[in-house]
Amino acid sequence: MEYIFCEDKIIIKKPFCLDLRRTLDCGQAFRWVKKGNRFCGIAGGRYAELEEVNGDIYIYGITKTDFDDFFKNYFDLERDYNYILKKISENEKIKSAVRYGKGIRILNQEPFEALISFIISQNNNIPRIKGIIERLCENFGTKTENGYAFPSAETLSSLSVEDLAVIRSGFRAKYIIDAAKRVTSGEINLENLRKLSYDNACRELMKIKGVGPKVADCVLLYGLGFINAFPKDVWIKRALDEYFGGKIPECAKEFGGIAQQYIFYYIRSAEG
DNA sequence: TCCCAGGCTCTCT
DNA sequence: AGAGAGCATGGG
Repeated sequence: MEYIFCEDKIIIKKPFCLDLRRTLDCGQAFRWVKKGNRFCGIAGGRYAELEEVNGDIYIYGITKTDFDDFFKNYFDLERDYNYILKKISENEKIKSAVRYGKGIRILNQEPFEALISFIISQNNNIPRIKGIIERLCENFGTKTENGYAFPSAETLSSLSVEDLAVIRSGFRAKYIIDAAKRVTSGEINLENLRKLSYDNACRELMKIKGVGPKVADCVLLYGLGFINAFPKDVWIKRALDEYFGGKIPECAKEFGGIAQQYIFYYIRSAEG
């Protein structure tokens, strides 16, 4: 990837495989909002605006340090998608999904935000998930000049179910608080999970109330860098049965999370 | 109105 | 170990 650092923006020149809409609005992150031609949002406590211009990506509102320290990794720009997409395309069905959804990248989000976001996602629909998360940030996140940061575990751990009534998350409120408490107490150290095996990290996460296999996989994939994690929601389960004989194709296992994202996008929009 | 949502927990076999 | 009800809330 080639980067140009201007005074008012950072340019990613002709990036391979980075479609803003498909990446930011495909159900892996919930806080990016389209305003005009730009996607605006706060990630890692930093406000940014992104826009595609003639095949380049412009990023406004952040410093070079923000980019080097956070966004370069957030957008997974160091990963060789050329190799990975080729590899998972050894399966014909996945090849179709890749052709259809080209440009999706896995976002490396903050672990705690991923954890809470996907706890909220259970038995829920995407528009409502976004609403709940926005209310969570507005009520309990730190206000910056361009919006609210995602609340800290410390802040959420001090709340009661009644305090959380304002976000209207329903039965998930007790799960949010349980997660925040375990993280704050140190019982679960999210950063340390990166060093564990997939199985052990998964087991640790599922100690949290309201975290089962699917939510754990989402946290591992979107928050902790386990690119092999393959979240199985109702859509993916249907697709696995229908197209893949009930199991993940061998060629897609190493990069299961990326394959999953392309399959998810494909079956939800095209019904391939 | 009714059905269902990027599931999980709890209970009962 | 596997099946099924119930869960809070609201979008379509």
